[in-house]
Amino acid sequence: MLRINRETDYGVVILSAMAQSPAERFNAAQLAAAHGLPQPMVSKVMKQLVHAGLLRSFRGAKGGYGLAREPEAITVAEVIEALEGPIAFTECVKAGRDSCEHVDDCHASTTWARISAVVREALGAVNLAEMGQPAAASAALCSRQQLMGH
Amino acid sequence: MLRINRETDYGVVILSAMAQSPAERFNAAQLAAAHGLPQPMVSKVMKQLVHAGLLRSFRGAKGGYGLAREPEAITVAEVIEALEGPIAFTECVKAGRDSCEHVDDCHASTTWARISAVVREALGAVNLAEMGQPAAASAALCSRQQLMGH
DNA sequence: GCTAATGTGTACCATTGAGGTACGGATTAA
DNA sequence: TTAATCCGTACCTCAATGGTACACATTAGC
Repeated sequence: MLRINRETDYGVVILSAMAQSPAERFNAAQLAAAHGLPQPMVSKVMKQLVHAGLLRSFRGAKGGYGLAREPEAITVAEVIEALEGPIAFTECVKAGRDSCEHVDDCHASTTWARISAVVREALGAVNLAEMGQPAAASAALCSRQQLMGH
Repeated sequence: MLRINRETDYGVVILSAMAQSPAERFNAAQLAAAHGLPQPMVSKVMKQLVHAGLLRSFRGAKGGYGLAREPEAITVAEVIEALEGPIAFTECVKAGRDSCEHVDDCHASTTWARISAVVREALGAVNLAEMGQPAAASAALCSRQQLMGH
């Protein structure tokens, strides 16, 4: 079904919510309650996002998480890549030529790479600020230029 | 990692190969051998593709499979949908509004639907004939118009 | 008709990964 | 010092993926 996994879904929802008040600091329990998610799950996701440099964490009492950049500067593609690795439709696109014995006579792998790039680009066109505003997201998806080719 | 599953991968490879000789009739064993795939797996995939109307099957001795349409008229999106269901990044996009208790205060679902549609469109722009020819596929991906919006 | 070659359907199994939980330790504000 | 919070690791459970097996239906060719 070509689905993102649940962690990624949670991550996007949480980050979009945080993007509404970019300056505020949020803790895991608070976010979990606000979105009806299991608290440990939220912590797990947040940790990965910190690791990827999308969030900053503040430890200790009155600690929490804050966006590492402006919401406009964080794209959906980055969130997905932070939570589930590179955007690649097939194993061989991700792992490179050596991963599959059939690369040489496989006519599909190159095209999969192109397709993956196009999708990556579409996901890179939508940022967190737009995520919560369908109209803005549509505009971003429409106006993006076709950078593919060569 | 946003990957298609293995069955889908096999399906695309097999169909692309068949698209090279659109008139020919192929049997499962022959295709399995040609691409180094397990024969039962190939049968499984073929069956689904017949069911989806992308292949025609001929039973009995000298039977086999043939493309149900011109290779140019079968898109990668159709193959994916035949083998793994609708192209939808999140559960709620696939199952509709009622599937998730948070739809009303979830700002992300609408945007996910738009993104899914864009990806669906990109996958729909590449057909089987192009799949084996990266240059043609790139051209198709580039030249497609942005139909989104409204 | 008989037989061999083929697709069809169903059922089954093993392994992996997703999703979720638990807990102890490190860090810091007050 | 204490309580709040993040961090790391390890663990568990269940469903889906990937793959297999086999009996049955269909048909070409003899």
